[in-house]
Order: sequence, then structure tokens, then C-alpha cells
Amino acid sequence: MAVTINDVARLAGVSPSTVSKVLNNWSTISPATAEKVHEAIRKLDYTPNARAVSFARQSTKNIAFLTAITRNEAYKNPHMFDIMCGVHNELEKENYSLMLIDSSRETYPGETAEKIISQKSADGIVVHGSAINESVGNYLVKRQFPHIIIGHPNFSSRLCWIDTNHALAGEFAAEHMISCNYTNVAFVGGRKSDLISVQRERGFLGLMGKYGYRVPQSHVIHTDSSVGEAAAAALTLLSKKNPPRAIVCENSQIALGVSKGIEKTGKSVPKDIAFLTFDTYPYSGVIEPKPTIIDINMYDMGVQAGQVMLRKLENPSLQVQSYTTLPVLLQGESTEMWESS
Amino acid sequence: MAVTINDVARLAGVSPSTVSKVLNNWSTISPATAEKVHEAIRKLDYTPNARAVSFARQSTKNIAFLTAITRNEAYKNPHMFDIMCGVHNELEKENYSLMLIDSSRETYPGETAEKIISQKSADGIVVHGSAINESVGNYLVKRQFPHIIIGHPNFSSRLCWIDTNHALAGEFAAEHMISCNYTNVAFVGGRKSDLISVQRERGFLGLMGKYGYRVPQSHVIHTDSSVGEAAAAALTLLSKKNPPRAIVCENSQIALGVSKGIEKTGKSVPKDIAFLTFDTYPYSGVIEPKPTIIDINMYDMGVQAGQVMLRKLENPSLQVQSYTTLPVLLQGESTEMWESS
DNA sequence: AAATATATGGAAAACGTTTTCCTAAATTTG
DNA sequence: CAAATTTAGGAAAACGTTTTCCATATATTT
Repeated sequence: MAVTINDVARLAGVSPSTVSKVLNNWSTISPATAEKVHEAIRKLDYTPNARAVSFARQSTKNIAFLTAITRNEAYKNPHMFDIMCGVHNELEKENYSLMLIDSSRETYPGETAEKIISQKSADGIVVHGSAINESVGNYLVKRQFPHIIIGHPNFSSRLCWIDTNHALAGEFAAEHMISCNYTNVAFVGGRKSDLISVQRERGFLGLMGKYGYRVPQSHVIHTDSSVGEAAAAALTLLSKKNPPRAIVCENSQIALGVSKGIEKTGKSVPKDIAFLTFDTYPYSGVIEPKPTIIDINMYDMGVQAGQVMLRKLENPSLQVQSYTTLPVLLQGESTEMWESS
Repeated sequence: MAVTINDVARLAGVSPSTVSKVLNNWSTISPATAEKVHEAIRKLDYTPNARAVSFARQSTKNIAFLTAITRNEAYKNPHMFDIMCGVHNELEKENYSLMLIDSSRETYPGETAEKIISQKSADGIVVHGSAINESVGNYLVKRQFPHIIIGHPNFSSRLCWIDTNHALAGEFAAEHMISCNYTNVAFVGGRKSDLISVQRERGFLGLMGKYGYRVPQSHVIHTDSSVGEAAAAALTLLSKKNPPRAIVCENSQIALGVSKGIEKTGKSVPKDIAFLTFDTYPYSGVIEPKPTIIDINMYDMGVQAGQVMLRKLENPSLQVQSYTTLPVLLQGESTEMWESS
């Protein structure tokens, strides 16, 4: 039925192994023979059977991307697809494909990863830190199975991971504010139980303090990350006797609320009051004016993860360290260099 | 190195073919033998090599999901991941995996699809209507290659597709408004070049007219889908001598703007003015009050696509028709049953 | 001119299953 | 009780490549 390497060999008058060598650009084939083979391939419209190649090479050219998938995933985790796209686009360069695998129904963390490794259905594995346990982690390290963990795992190991650093992003926020000459800055955060919010707050407050601009307690407000509470927070801050010159909003939803609150006061941004926020998604696109953002680009994080994966695929014994994706400042119109009078 | 079916056979004292039959639940194996084999499998911690199974079965148990992937994909196409998750979760039930494949760099529509089919690297293909051409389409049909097209292709064929119906969603909007006794309704749409916007508008205006509530030209405003223009549109509408009782917003960004505009007028929703919008993503989550939404759930669309795919995988000769994902009304607080006085 | 090195391409094993027969034993039937 | 049927399990082919050797022919060196 389907045309195989043998058909090509017969038509070209060579052996199947020669065809294979031509296909894989071996140097031991003369240009003349190669041309004959290519001619036959063209005539027969031959494509190697990927399943047979996988089998013979003992490699699927597939990488598994494990994450917990639920209904409305994009809503709950707007970043995951971006990470995945970054990984994909990097792996694609070396002809690897990315398989989306759900880890949400596993009975213990690491079950899915284990299955993939033992089945050998993928050459490598990209997995969220929460979907892996210590035993599988150690297995990955011991077997030198190419892997990269998104977000560092909550157990110590010699796994290779890549993570964001939200405290650092908080420090970036402080640095930007100070560089604009805003030294009287407030912080509107999310819930105190929200780890990311807490880290950003710590980084921000820490660096402000280090520069000598300690942020008073009254300039730090925690909300439920809703637009309404954030707007109220902005109104509270701006009605103080000593209102802040700028506000750091812990996420884009808060920023949307804060910008709304500011609008209500009639003050103009950034002339009277400046603000910045973190993350491009999901809401910064509808905030007016276009906000200055400290962004941790998830696509870039995916690209980095992909690069690490490619290196590990090439050399599984490679001792690769772990990485942190650096935040990036996206200058918008909600902050500007301020010539304080 | 790795333990194979032969090791299991040797330990269990049977032939490899018997082990295979046990693995695949053949009925021609006695319970006693099966137990012996399972025992050996357990002892050796054996897992069949997926690459070898793929090869022997001539099936990869992989389905390719083709879409044009770019940087910031989630931002540009917030729906794609939801569709993908829906497809995934459905396919997972029959142990199929989903491979994410980029079609953005192909030199002609259908190139990527062709490659996958000729390589036999997937058992089926889910592809966006824009990433396929007529010749590949006909090839899919002729070869009975399991496929499902997301969004119907722009050429006629006997392909199997699944699509949304935005005109129908527009009709749903009209129906809901009328059922609330809002008969004086305005429409704020996107650009006239935006196909989805135009379809929703046509459906909405059409049904309003059919019910005898023709919407005057002056109650239809086109914007660039920005928050600013949408807010301005709302202000324009509400300052007319005969302002609308309700507004249909063509997308969530417009709805965000309209709600902002309404807020500026000081009118209350839905007491004085009602509105509804389409799509849950990306912005409806931050609109206040919680809007009534005509939603076309993309995850559900993916689930439907996955179901069709499973049926085609089981029986490739199946003549499956194409499907339309129906819109769903999500009642929010921006509309209510109105007792007009 | 003989000896050695190099270039080219083929034969055959290997990859690890599944699946199609086929056989021998066990069971049923007349 | 013999013949027919059913059952259980094994032998071997098949799936389509890659890759390791090996053989031959040609080129190079002494």
C-alpha cells in the first residue's frame, strides 16, 4: 500500500541502506548515487514512516508537556499556554513536537510523569513543579531523563528547573519608581494568602527601604484583587493628607481598579498620580492610560525552558543548573520621569 | 538494558506472544496463565515500549492539533487553548495524546497537515480552517484520514468541521432582550471589517426586525473595539432624546467600555439601562455589574471536536456531518425581567 | 608493481511489539 | 468410544527503518 524505503531502493537501483544513508545525509554516499535516490524519492513521493523511524532510532522526537488541565483552563491559568507556545517554538527548531498531557487526574504527584518515562512515549518531559514528587524527581535525575521543571519543586533535589522571581519583580518596581523620582509610593496588593502578591510586596518594600524611602504601613493596602476593592483602595490612598505620588498595583486586575479609582478623583495620570502594575495578562490591555508594567514574560520563560531541554536532549549527562526568568520593564504612559519641584 | 516482553515471557515460562495477549486482554488465555504473566510483569516492573507498540500497531495514539502559534499567542487568541483543552480531555478518555503543532511558518495552507499525514506521525488531525487548503482537504476526505476542522474551511468539500455561529448568537441576544421586555435596544459593534462583529450584528438586527422592533440606524454604533470608543458610544447613545433601554455589546472589551460610559452618566444597571455582551473571555470577568453573556464556550467546542474525532478514529469510513456549537445564555446582573410601566 | 589506505555501497541484524496462522490437548458430540 | 469441535498457547512473520559491519573497487604510497 504505502510506499516504503524498499520501493525507493528498487526504483533507484540501490539497497535500502543506501537510501537511508541518503535520507540522513551520510557522507559516504557519492553525489551521483544520492541524486538517483532523490529522483526516486520524488517520483514515488516517498516520506519516511515516522513510526518506524521512532522505533529504529529509539526516540520519538516528542516532548511531553505536563500540566493540570481543567475546564476553562485559559481563564484559570492564562499563562500556561504562553509557556507552552514558547517551549514549542524552541523545540520545533530541532524538529521535536510537544504533547499536551493532563496531570490533573493522577492519584499522586508524579504518576503521569512516571508513566511517560516507563512507556518511553516521549524523549523528554516539561512538567509543572506541582505535578511531580520527590521519588519521580530522583528517578529523572538518576536516569538522566531530559527534563525541565516549571516553577521549582517543593523538595530539594538535583532537578533542573526554571522559575520566576516575584520578589525580584517587586524590586524592579521599586527601582523604576525611584528612578522616576517617585519616592512616596503606595502598594495595593492581593490577599495576604496569595504567595505571589506577598513576594512582590516584600521585594518592593524591601528595596524602597534599602534606598531610604520606607513605605509607611498606611500606604500598603491588601484587597481581594477585585476591581471594586482596588478602586476603593485608590480612593482611600488619594484622600489621605499625605497621598502617595505613585501606586504599585500587584496585578492587572488591581491596576484596572486603581486606574478607575484615580479617574474618579479627577486626577490625571501620570501628571498628578502615577502607577505601575505587574503582568501583561490578562487585563493590562484595557487599562487607560497604557500602564507601565513589570512583566515576567511567560512565553520567554517557555523559550528558555525549551532551550534547556534541547541542550539536555543533545547531551543528557549535561549538568545544567536552574534558571530564573528575569522581569522586564515595559514603559507605558502611567509613569514618567518626574521633575519634582 | 530495559526489560522487554521477552524477559517477562522467560520469567513466566510462556512465549512472548502469550504475554502480548495477556497485555491486550485476549480471551484465549486461561486465567491461570494470565496470573503467571501478571506476576512476572509485576516482578520485573515491565511497561510495554510505546515506540514498539506504535510501530507494530501502525498507530501512534497521537492526534495532531494544528494552529498558527506566535509570540503572545494567549493574548492574540485567548480561545485556542480552551479548544485544545476540550479536545485533549475528550481524547484522553481513549488514551490518545494531543500534539501541539505550529502551522504559522508554512509556505502554503495545508503544508503542515500534509507533512503529518505523509509521515504518519499522528492518527488524526485537528486543524484550524485557515491552515488547510482544498487539495489537502480533498486528500483527507479521499484517504479517510480522521480529521476535524475548527471553523469551517473557505472552500466547499466533504470535510468534517465544527464551527461557531455568530449570527445565531446575535439572534440569542435579541431574543433575550425581548424576553426581558427591552424593545428599544442599541448595538455597539466592532469594526465593519470584523467578520464576527458583522455576523452578530446581522443576527441581532435581523431578529429584532422580525419581532417588529426594528433597530434604528442611530442605535447602531461601530467602534474600534477599544474601551475608550465604546465608552464614548455609550455616552452618545444615552444622551439621545430617545435613548435605548438596553445595549448589546459585541465583545467583552466593548462591554467594559460601555459599562464605564454608563457609570459616568450616573445611571444604574439594570434599573435604568441594561446591557449584555458576548464571550466570557477575556474581559467579562472585570465588568461591573456581572454582565449577562451570550457565550460560545470554546472548551465545549473542543469537547465536541474531540468526540467527533474519537468516532472517526474508531470508524474512519464514518460519514460524519459537521457541527455548530450553540451559544449559551449566562444570566448576569446587567439585565433583568423588566415590568415596563 | 606491490602494499596500503580510502571511498562507496550492500547484507544483515537490530529495534520490541502484534498478529496470523498452526498444533496439541481438552472437551463435546453422535 | 471415536470423531468432531473447541480451547490454549506457541512459532514465526510482519511492521519500516537504522546502523554495524564487511566487501569491493579505486586511489595513494613506497
